[in-house]
Amino acid sequence: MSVQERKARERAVRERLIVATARELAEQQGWDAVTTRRLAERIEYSQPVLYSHFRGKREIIGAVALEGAAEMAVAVRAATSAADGPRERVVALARAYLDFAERNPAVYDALFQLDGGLAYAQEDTPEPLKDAFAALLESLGEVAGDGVHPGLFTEVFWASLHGLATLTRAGRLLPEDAAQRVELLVDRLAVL
Amino acid sequence: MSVQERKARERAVRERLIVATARELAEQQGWDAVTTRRLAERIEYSQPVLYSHFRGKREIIGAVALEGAAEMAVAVRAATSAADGPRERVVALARAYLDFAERNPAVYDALFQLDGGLAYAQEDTPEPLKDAFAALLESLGEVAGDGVHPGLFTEVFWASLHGLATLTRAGRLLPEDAAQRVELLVDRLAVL
DNA sequence: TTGCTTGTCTAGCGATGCTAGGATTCGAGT
DNA sequence: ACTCGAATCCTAGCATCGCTAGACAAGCAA
Repeated sequence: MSVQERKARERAVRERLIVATARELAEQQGWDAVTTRRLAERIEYSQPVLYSHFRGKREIIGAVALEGAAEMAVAVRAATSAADGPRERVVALARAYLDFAERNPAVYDALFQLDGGLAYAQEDTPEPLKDAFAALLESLGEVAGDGVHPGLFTEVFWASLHGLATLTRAGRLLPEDAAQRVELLVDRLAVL
Repeated sequence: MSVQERKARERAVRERLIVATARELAEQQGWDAVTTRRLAERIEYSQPVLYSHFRGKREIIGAVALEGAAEMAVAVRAATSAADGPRERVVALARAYLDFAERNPAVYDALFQLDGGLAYAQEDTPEPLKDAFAALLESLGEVAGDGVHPGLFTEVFWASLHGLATLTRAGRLLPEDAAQRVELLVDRLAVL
């Protein structure tokens, strides 16, 4: 038994290595640079090893996305719990979200732009994704306003943040006025 | 001279054919299916002909994007000019925008998701892109509210719509409540 | 020691974006 | 009318991609 356990442990370590390396490579040179060959070389194994852990590149992206979702939830909760009052909490949430997107563009892409083969907004949605949404809901629900479903409000607020994040990073919006846009968004959307 | 003119005309026709075919193929089977080989086969020319018109696949995407930007501007203006009152205009704009995104997913991707090699939010931004933004600004500027820069407001509103469009199409948001989200967004963001 | 499972690698397939270089066509000049 | 040269187009190929088959080696069980 002990032998099998050791092997399983080593396999798990290698799997984490694959995900971490893919993420690192993606953040350094973009997801296009994350080829199976380069990834295999970096972990010092041959290509087929990747396929003994994941069905393919898509699943690797999905694994990075899950990792990122958990981190984002932590970042959002840390920011909101350190803020006083509903408005400050919402501002902190928005900043934390956009900050995360800016600092981890590859992870953000894995989460919301690329196809990681994950189910969203469904029952079989992986727990980290649900929890990341829950982290948003916790602070946004209290400023949804009367008669507005908290979940719906959170979706709209989230979509707005997502729009700002993606358009800014894709060069469609200039980063200079980013702070002003956040202020405007919070002032208008949140009911205090 | 006449001969050269005829050739130039024929070249222009073929260039439009390339763009139209790429768009058609992308709408039918997604941009991944738009390979240079398939595209060349559909227009009944060899691959290198594509490269005598465009630097590469990226520029073809850019051409589709420009075409789409012009159409989107038309669609938005048609919707807003048929609506009475500021609020109705904004609602009409939002619906027209999301409708365009839903009905022309490949074109929308070319515009805002993919890299078409175009400059955005700069001086050398192609005219169709500027004009599409202007079309949004025309109706959104009047509901920006006092002391809020119309351009900034338009950017925020646009980003929100973009977020809704992309998250919905990527399966991150369920399409059922789409109408409610638009209502909420307009009610909160627009100052009437 | 022998046999078998498990793990890993080499080699290769079809497809991708893109390009070099040869062939063909066709108008211009005598 | 005929030749020459330039423009036009295609065949063939390169490097790279994601992914996989099949050979090989390592290591445990009998």
